This record gives sequence, structure tokens and C-alpha cells, in this order.
Amino acid sequence: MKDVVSSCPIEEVMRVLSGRWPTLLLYYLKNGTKRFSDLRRDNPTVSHRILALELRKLEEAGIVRRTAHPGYPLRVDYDLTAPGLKLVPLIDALGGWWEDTEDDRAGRISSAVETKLVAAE
Amino acid sequence: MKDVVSSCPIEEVMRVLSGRWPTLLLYYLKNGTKRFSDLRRDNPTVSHRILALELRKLEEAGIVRRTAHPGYPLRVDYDLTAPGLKLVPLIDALGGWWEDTEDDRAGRISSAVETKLVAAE
DNA sequence: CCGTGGTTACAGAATAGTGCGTAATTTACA
DNA sequence: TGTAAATTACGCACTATTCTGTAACCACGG
Repeated sequence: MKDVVSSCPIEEVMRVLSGRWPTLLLYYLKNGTKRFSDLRRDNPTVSHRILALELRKLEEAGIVRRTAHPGYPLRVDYDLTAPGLKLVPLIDALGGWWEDTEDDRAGRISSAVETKLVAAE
Repeated sequence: MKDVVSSCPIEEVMRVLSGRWPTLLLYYLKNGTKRFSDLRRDNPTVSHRILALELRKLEEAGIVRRTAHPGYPLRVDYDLTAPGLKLVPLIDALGGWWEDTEDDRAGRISSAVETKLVAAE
């Protein structure tokens, strides 16, 4: 995949929010600080490797803050940065949109454009 | 992977918006109706195949409307449905968030904004 | 033959999951 | 008392799955 120097910020946002986990992690982190194992419990379908990678990606994007406490057993906290917190309502808005428009999207009654290949006879 | 019947709508939204193209297509379609070849021109890095697939995904999600005009040479129009139009400002908001929080995300100095990156170009 | 919108077939790239290893301290238990 | 096992947050190597791209083909009127 080429590294196009995208002109629009939307492309850049999606570079970090794309995928199944980023928004979910935002969702769980908005309730407050969580540890690695908490996040794994919150959503058991993500593998530890991917969770670590996704968290690092979010950290590098400045959305999540990682705090490693010295000593053993290791303890690492994750929480949202200020930008991360500001992002949450936007993500929620997307979820709201999905629900609000459910009928409209599913029904697809949008118009009388039923001109479907009338090649029949 | 398993098909977890995701409890939260956010996961479902991301299922359709994830990836590089969906939001970009939204972006181009918000200016009005476009044909397949227009969209290819708008954004030359997407392959023929992927564009067709992405458009179909968006159509199935009820975000984009496909209108095939009978006759040859083939002609197909794409435009946003009502839900799709409502989605646009939300996507824009994400872009705005990305720009607004740029210093904060990059600098990660959550209390003071000191050096603004001067993009000299 | 060309151009349009789309599909299929195959290949290669990207992404995700599994399982093992690590570190220092605590606990388990004969 | 000694030794083994658990804990926590990963990293690494390997495999499995999925995604994306390329190329070719179809339909048809001109």
C-alpha cells in the first residue's frame, strides 16, 4: 500500500480509527483508567498481541496514555488523553447515527428508483 | 473469526466505515451525484475492483444509492441516501477533531501549548 | 476494436490469532 | 526450607485469515 500524503484529515483519522478495535477501546476507556488485563476481559475476542499493538497505535496517535508502574508483577494503566476524551462524543455520535437511521438504511425505500435491469422480456 | 453479534452500534458502524475508502467516498459523494468513472478519477489510487466492492458495501449499508440507467454504454450514478447525508457532518467532525487536537496529540503536553509545529511548506 | 460498470481468478500484502518466553515477586505445598 | 507455580504485560515467531491489487473477461452499441 502506497503512502499517499493524504490531503484531507479524514483520511488520517481513519488511519488510526480504522479497524475493529480502536473505537471499542475508546468505548471501554471512556469509563476511566483500565489495565491491560481489564481491557482483555472487557472484550475477550481480541488477542493479547493485537491488544498491545492497538494500544500502542492509539498511544502514538496521542489518544491514549500509557502509564507503566515499576515493580512486579508488571502493572500498566491506560487512559484517555485530553484529545481522546474529546473524541469520545464523536464516536458516540456515529453510534447514535447508526441507530437513528436504522429503518431508513435497512428499508431503502428512498425512492422509486426500481429501474432494475428490465431486460426481462 | 467469529461473528459476535456486537452489542454496541459503534462496532457495526465501524464495520462499514472502516478502511481507507468509505469515508473518502462519502467525501466525494457529498458534492453530489457521481458516476463510477468519476469516482475513479477523483481518487486514482483505488483499484477498479475495490471501488466496486466498496460502493456495494456502502449501498448495502444504505448509505449510498446506486442508480443504473438502462442502455449502452453503461451508466451508473451514485449518490448519498438520506442517512448518508446525515453521516457526512459526523465524518467532517472527525476531521475537525483531528486538526483541532493536532498539537495536543503530537506534543502530549496536556497542560501547556508551547511550540506550534510550523509547517514550512 | 473501444468504453462502461462489473465480476471472477489468482497472487501477494496486510492483519489477526496461538503459543512460548521473560521478568521479579508472591503464594502453594510437601 | 526448597522448589514449583502463578501473576502481569507484553515480545517474538509462526500460522491462519482476510484484504487488496492485477489482469482478464463479459455485456453491448457504435
